[in-house]
Amino acid sequence: MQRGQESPDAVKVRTLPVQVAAHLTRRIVSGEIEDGRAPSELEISREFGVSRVVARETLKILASLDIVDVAQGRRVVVRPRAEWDYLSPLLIEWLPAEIVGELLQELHQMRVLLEPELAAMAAAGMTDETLHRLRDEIDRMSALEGDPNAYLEVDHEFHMEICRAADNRILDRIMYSARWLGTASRRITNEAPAGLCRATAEHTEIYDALVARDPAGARAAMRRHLSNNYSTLVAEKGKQTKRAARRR
Amino acid sequence: MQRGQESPDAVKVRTLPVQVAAHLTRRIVSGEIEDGRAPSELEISREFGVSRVVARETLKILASLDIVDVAQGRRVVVRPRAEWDYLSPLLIEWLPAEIVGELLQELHQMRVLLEPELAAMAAAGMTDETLHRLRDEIDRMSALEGDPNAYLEVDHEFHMEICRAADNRILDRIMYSARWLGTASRRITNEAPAGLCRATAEHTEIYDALVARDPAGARAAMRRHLSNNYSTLVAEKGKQTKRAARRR
DNA sequence: AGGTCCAACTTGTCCTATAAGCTGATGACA
DNA sequence: TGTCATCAGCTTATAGGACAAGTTGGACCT
Repeated sequence: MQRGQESPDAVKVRTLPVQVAAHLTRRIVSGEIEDGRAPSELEISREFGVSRVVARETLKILASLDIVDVAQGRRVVVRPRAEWDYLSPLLIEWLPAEIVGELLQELHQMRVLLEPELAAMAAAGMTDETLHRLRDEIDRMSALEGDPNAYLEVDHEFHMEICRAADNRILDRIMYSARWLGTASRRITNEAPAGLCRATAEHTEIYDALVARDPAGARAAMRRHLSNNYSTLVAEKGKQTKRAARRR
Repeated sequence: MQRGQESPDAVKVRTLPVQVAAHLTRRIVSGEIEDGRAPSELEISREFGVSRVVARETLKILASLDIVDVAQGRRVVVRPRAEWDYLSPLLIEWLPAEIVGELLQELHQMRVLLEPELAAMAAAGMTDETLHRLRDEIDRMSALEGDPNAYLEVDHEFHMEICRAADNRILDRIMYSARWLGTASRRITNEAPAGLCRATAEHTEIYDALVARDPAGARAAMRRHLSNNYSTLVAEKGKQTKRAARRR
């Protein structure tokens, strides 16, 4: 990925404020912290044994995710969950698998609304350079069908390439936010998603429509791809749930 | 607005780090700071006469907007503009009117893709409570046609109410990000947008479709509304540009 | 020429102190 | 008794200095 600041599998050594923010968020989600009343800088500092600077940056992080409201003089308050920034990979990482599953569905709904149109827009103004990169990504994907993690990286790259070709910074940013999809779906299914082979075929269909500068075709191909993609995820999730039930 | 942490017209006394971040961003946009090389904590601290804590938080803000990359030991680097977080009201506020104008168009494109569907989804599961609130907002808008600023506040509230009724946290968050639209369009047209009266009529059409639980009708009404809305904005912008040209 | 290692620079964290803003309780006054 | 001004005690905002830890590029050695 050209864009990602996050390295593929690197042991993410997160800074202290991020770790503390994760702890606090999980505590808020679990209901351990009553709504509307979050710990102050000093309390965080004492409880986690960190300096006030770190406690401060922790609150800044939570505030930037719209999890809490911070203002001078007032005490920190937890904001309603509906207003949290669910587009942030950071927050997603901290949420329990159950909620992430729901969000994954909502994300899919969003993609269905946007991506087919993005593909159509991209088809209209497609350049040879972009086509070349897309071709390259498809080749890489078909070589990576044995390595789901790497595959999904390139998959996202492919979709972002199309998005960028649609030439709309706002939509580009929105789709970029969907970059947690890969990680999250892996967290759900907890193993290799099936159907990578079919995915490659579908990507090729999209590519062909883009080569032909055919907006309607690109839109349709993308719609099919997303639909299949999601069915696979749901099926995987179902299988895993059943397995979990059997173990009990 | 239930959601807004930003007070309507309050003289926003921004914190020092935000002010400095605004300065730096403007400097980066203007090209004064060469790409890939941003000032360090100490340099910011010295140049703006602020403490290192403030300089540090400044960089944290810029990093959270994906304007720069920060990591221990490495110097701060400016990221490609295409990757900045254009969904953030903070960033929008710092950008020159010219770029904001472009973004406004891209935002409209996004709304056209999402809001009609949101309206349809909302129509399917519409509750009486939501209808009541929507009715109330329409009444307030028609009373506020003389006060564009206040009108636009309620306008956004109305659209968010529908979005919330569609029951999708991801889409809700995306539309919430569009809250800078009002302010930004005012920055562009620099005066009362015309056609508030027609907007009220269109809102009522949407409302009627929602009352009837008619997804297709809601979708169509929303589409009309957005289209008219944007034409008005473009017309206003054109008028203003012409005026500016005459002054020269 | 190539590789090793270190010095300089950068961000991460800690400590302490003061300024500025909010809240609730106390108490004066009507 | 009710109302309002005031203030003490809490909170965050900013400052300055110190050390730890990570990165980079150049000096130095082989």
